[in-house]
Amino acid sequence: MTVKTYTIGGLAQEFDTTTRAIRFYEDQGLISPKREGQKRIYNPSDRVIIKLIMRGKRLGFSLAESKELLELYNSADNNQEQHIRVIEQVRISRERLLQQQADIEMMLMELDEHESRVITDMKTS
Amino acid sequence: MTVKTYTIGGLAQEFDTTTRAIRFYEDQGLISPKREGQKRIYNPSDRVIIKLIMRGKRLGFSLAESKELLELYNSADNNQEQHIRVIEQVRISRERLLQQQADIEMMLMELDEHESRVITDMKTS
DNA sequence: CCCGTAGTTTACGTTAACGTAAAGGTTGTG
DNA sequence: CACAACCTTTACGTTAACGTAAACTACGGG
Repeated sequence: MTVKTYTIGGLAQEFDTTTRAIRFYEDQGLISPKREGQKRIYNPSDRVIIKLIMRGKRLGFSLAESKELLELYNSADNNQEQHIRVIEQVRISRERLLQQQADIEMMLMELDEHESRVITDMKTS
Repeated sequence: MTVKTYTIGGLAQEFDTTTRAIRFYEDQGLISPKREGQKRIYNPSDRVIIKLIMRGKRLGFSLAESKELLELYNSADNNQEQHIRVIEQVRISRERLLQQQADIEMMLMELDEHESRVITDMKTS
């Protein structure tokens, strides 16, 4: 069973980005697509990485940070000391995300509030 | 009753940023502190703006975007057409935040998953 | 054989958000 | 009065994340 493959143009379209950006991610060492002659050939796991990068971008993660996360997930190290480091990294990431959750909830509340004000303002005019 | 005031250094400390950054926000038209001679004097609402900027930064908002939000909240326009524009802007902001909420939940789940893997890995070694 | 489409590399350009350095004013303290 | 600890303005420097342009190869269709 051969795995599905993707072209750079197709992926750019799917994730609403550019081929330039995808090549840049490769340049920064986040992806390593196979080659067919000169052309880059992406497999499903390459695609997952791009998806993770995009999600990271929506949350304000830099490429360097997304790369760290990816390396975290790829760390097949057995070493005890590494394990501790990974767990600590997970803890830090989690805290950041929880902070973001709180920030979002406040923003949503403020938006609701403001919208209500505008709507009543519309009715009384 | 006179309102509380703040110095640029104090605010920089409180929000764990620099005086340079705060001056930059002023340069970009997000804050307009009073002056006492040469010195900038910030009042509580200036401080709230900085807080909103920082929250925005944690969520990956650019200064331009935070500025738009601030202008949204300051729009004391009675005009019907403006109202509609504001409501539309609120809708867009809300959608972005909801997307971010979804992204965060997925990331948190992946972190949980990975952490579990590492922990069982520690036990079986 | 020419055209259009999609891919490639190399390299310089651009924007946001400050950092950093220079050069100086003001105010409280020993 | 000297100094330390604040504040000020001006201005050039820096990094991330691509954009953009040039110049090229490969391929299927008319």
